[in-house]
Amino acid sequence: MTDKPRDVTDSELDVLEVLWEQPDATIREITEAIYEEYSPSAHATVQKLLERLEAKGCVSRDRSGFAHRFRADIARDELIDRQLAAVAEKLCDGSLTPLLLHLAGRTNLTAAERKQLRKLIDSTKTRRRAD
Amino acid sequence: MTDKPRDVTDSELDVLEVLWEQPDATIREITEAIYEEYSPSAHATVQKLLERLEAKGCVSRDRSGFAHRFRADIARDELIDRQLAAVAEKLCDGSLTPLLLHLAGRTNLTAAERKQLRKLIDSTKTRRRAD
DNA sequence: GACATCTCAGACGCTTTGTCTGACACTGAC
DNA sequence: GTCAGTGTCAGACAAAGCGTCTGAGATGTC
Repeated sequence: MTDKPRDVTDSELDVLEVLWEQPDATIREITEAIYEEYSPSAHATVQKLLERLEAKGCVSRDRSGFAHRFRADIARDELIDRQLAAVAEKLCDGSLTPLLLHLAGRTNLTAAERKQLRKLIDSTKTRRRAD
Repeated sequence: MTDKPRDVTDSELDVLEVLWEQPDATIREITEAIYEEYSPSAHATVQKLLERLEAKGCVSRDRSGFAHRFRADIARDELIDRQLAAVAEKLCDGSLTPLLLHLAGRTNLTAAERKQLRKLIDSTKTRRRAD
C-alpha cells in the first residue's frame, strides 16, 4: 500500500504555529515562543520536532547562517485541507461532499457568514453527475 | 488537561463498518467479514479490537448468549462529527465555521447537491454575532 | 584560548496498535 | 459422562510514533 503521509503532531503543530506567526525564526526563537523558559533540552526537543516536520515536507531550513532559519512550507489552510481529505478518505470514500453537507446542517452561521457561504457555493464549478 | 478521547483506529473502523452493515454480529461473523479466511488468531485480534472499541464507548455487547453479540453504539455520522470537531479544535480554535467555508470553496457540487446545500444552510439557526 | 551557542546523532521511556498464545468455560453430540 | 468444537479472557509481544534529553563536535565571539 502507499505509505500514508503521517499526520502533524500536536507538538509539531505548536512549532508550525510559531513559524506562521514568525517566518525565518531560529530554533532558539521558536523555543522561547513555545516554552515558558528556555533550556538546552527544550531547544533540542524543538530541533527534533523541526527535523521531523522537515521530513514530512512541512518545513524547510535556510542553512546559510550559523543558526539555521526555518519557515513553514505549508499554510494553515493546506493543513486543514489535508485533515479534511483524511477524514473524507477514512469515512466518506474519499469524497468531500458528504462532509460539506454534514457541516452545513450542523453549523449555526451569522448572517454575514451565510451570505459568504452562498457566494462560495455559487462560484464553484458544477460537477456533472456522471463524471 | 482533559484526557482527549482517543480516535478510532483504522482496524477498529473496519470492525465498525461490519457492525454498521450487520448489527448483532458475533466475533466469528465479524472476523469472517474482514479477513479472507478465518483463523483463531484473527478471531482473537477482532476480539481485542472490540474490547478496545467497547472501552471507547463505540460498541456494546450482549452477553446473554454463549457467543456475545455486538452492535455499534456510534453511527458513521457521529464519527464524522467527532473527526470534524477534532480538526476544528486543532486548527480552527474549535469553530466549525471555517471548515464549512473552506470546504464550500473547494468542492464541486452537482446541481442537486447545490440545491440541497442551499436548503440546509437556510434551515439552520442564525447565530448572533456577539454570542 | 575560553566560552557560548549551534547542529547532529542517537538513546530513553512511554504509549498505541495490531497480532498472537495459552488457560479456562460452555455447549451439544455421542 | 466424555470430548471435540467453540467461546471468552488475560496477557505477552514487536513495531512504530512521540516527546524528551544527553553528549560530541563544529562554529562563532570576546
